[in-house]
Amino acid sequence: MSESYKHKKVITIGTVSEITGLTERQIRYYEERKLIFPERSQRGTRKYSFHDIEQLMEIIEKIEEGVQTFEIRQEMLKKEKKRDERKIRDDMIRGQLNARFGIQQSP
Amino acid sequence: MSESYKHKKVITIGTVSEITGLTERQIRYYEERKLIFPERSQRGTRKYSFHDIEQLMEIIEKIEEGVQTFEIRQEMLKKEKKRDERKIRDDMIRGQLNARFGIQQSP
DNA sequence: CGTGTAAGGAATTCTGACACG
DNA sequence: CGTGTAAGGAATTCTGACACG
Repeated sequence: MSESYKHKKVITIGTVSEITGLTERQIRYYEERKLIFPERSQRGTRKYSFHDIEQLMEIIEKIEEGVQTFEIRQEMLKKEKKRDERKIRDDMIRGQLNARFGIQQSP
Repeated sequence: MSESYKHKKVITIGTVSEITGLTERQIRYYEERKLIFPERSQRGTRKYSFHDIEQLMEIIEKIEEGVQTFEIRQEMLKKEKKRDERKIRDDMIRGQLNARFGIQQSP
C-alpha cells in the first residue's frame, strides 16, 4: 500500500541513465546478466522502477569493488531464497495458529 | 522521507498518457492552463511525477463534470492558500511554545 | 568480462498553427 | 474552451555486431 510507487515500472532508460550516471549500454548489459528486470511498454521500450534504480546503485558499488556480474547475481538469488524460506515458515506458523485458535495475525 | 518517490519527476509524457488515458495534447494543454507543472529533462522533454498523475486523475473527473480548467485552477489555488495559512499558524504556535518553554514539538 | 561505438530503423517528443464549435 | 491534426525537426530507443583486453 505504502511504497506502491517504488515498484511501478514507469521510467525510461534515458532517465535512469541520468539518475544513476550509468550509460545505456551498461544498463542494458546488467539486464542481459539478469541483475535487473525492466518491463516493456507497448512500443517495446524498457521501463524501470525506483526499485530498479536502487538496485543499480548497489550494482555500481559491487562492480567498483571488482565483483563480477555473475557473483552479484548469485548473491541476489541467495537473498531471494532466504526471503522465500522465511515467508514459507511464517505463513506456516500463521496457518497453524489460525487452524488451532482462529486467531487473525497481523501480517 | 516516506513518499519521496511520489514527487520525483521522472515519467515521460508517453507513459503518463498510457496510465491516464489522456492524449498528449490534453496533458500539454493542462500544463498551459497551469494545472500541472512538469519539469524538463536536460534535452527538454517533460517529466512528470506520480503526484502529477494523481492530479491529472482528479482533473479528468472535474472536466467530465463540466468544470472549466480556469475554475479547477481557482480551486487548486484556494486549497494551496489554506494549506499555507495553516502552516503559518502552526509554525507560529510552535515558535511561541518554543520561545516560552523551550519545548521541541514534533512537526 | 564489461563497455564503447558506428549503423540503421522505428518510435517519441517538441513547438506553433489551423480547425471546430 | 478543449481537443484533434498535419508538419518538420531533433532526440530517444532498439537490436545485433565488431572491438579491446
